[in-house]
Amino acid sequence: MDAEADSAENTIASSSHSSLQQPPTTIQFPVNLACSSVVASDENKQTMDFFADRKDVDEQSNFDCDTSDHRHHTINTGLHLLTRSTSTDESVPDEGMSLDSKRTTMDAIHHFKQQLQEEMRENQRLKQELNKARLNYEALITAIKQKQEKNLDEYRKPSIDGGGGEIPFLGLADPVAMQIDENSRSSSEGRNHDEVSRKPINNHIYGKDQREESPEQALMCSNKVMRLNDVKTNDDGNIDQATEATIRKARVSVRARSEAPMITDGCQWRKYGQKMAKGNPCPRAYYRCTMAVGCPVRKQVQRCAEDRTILITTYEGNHNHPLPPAAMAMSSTTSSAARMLLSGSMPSSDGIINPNFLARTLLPCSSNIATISASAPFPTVTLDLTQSPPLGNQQNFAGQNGALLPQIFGQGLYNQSKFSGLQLSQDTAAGIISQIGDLSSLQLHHQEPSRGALADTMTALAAHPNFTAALAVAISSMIGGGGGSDVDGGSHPNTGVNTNTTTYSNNNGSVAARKNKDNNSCFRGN
DNA sequence: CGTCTTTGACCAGCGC
DNA sequence: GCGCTGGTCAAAGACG
Repeated sequence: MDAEADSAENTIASSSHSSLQQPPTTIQFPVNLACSSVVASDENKQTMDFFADRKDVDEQSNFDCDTSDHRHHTINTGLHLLTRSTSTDESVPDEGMSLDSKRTTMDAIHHFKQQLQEEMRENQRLKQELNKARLNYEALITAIKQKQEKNLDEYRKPSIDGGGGEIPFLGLADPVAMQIDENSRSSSEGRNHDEVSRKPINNHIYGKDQREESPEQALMCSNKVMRLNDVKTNDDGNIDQATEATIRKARVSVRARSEAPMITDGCQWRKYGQKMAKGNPCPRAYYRCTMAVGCPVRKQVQRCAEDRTILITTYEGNHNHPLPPAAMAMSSTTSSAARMLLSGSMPSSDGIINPNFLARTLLPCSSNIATISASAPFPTVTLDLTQSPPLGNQQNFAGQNGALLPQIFGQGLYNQSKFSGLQLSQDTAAGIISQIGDLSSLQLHHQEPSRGALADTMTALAAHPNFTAALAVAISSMIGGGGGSDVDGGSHPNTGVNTNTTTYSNNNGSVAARKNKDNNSCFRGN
């Protein structure tokens, strides 16, 4: 839009400039007036009269104010008529021309004049629309930025002096997140991490396990979730360990339709466990990030019980190391989603999340993209990307386009957020697209290489008649089908270079008998 | 030999 | 207190 606006502005400016700078002997074609903000028919008439009086019209030297082909055509046509008119003007009688011919010529001039006036009006209208759109766009950007700043400020209030109240950037390797992780490493290492987070959080905030809840139930339970007082601070003014652990435990779940065993997200993962989950014949695999020693980021990969073509990947934690550009994509998704979750978890004025807000935020749509569950063991944002068709030629998530969509998702979600529930659909496409327009300035300072491609993707998305379909198309590029993974259940250890790791040894869904007393122990698929 | 996956065992939370 | 479940550990084995 900016480009168009600039172009239009330049055209206008150049026209005006041209109009002012032309010497009196140079014909100022009426289209200049069309470009100006004032349309005065009298002026046109005078101009036309002036043309008619001129005898030395030079077509090539008079129309450098507009580069539009259409206008050139109109201009040249008019000029042709004008040129003829100058030679047939009654003040300079053309002895060879009949009265009918002159009348015809005058009619043509009149017709041309009307055409020009029409075009002037149309140009005026377009300019006004352009200005209006521009104002709306600028207002939207301002509102979005203010909201973001407000959310961040509110969240940081309890720990202004200590800086411990940062929102979690799931997988986002920015200095703040890294610092948080360094500070909390001692409590996040190994089991301590879980002990710190589980005990107080589960009892305090969440009443029920999401696994046993329908979305409706989750909605109904949302009034019992988080209170302002739950964001506790310690004596130093910092958010206490439990709360911080909760924040760090915020999860982002990505549902994507893929035949590939795992989303290629640019990070290196090491599998450390696999278990059968209740109600799902497919095992759940546990991975932890191995890109840096002590990186607390973990993810779970599991196929959907109802539809095994759907792959559910759940991310948890913050990277404590820089990420490659490819990994930044998913990291930004999760971080933005987590931000949405936490900015949304900012309490209302009464300190309690209003459950009705969920209903208010639910949009009348059929194709959900993102939902938030506050009743899960940990706050969870689910990005449902299953609207896309089964992925055929899957590109690596690290690919150019793949690095873009998460930004779009994340920021779009974040900007729309206000706790507990959120659904986006093509109905909200316009709003998202508007926000997309702001992404390049808001977030891509972390990802300079992607800026150009992002613009292209934005444009493509914005132009798409069905936003969900557009998302699906784009998402299809971020689901990895890269090497290193194993779909058929074979064992192919990772080389350590590729980010994929073998996931399921029991990918066909068959369940082996448990071998020991621990009914929940691991499974060997074959 | 180093790295990775596999998988039995263990632990904690939760409901009854 | 007991059983169920989710999550993690760590020994053993596979692989390059």
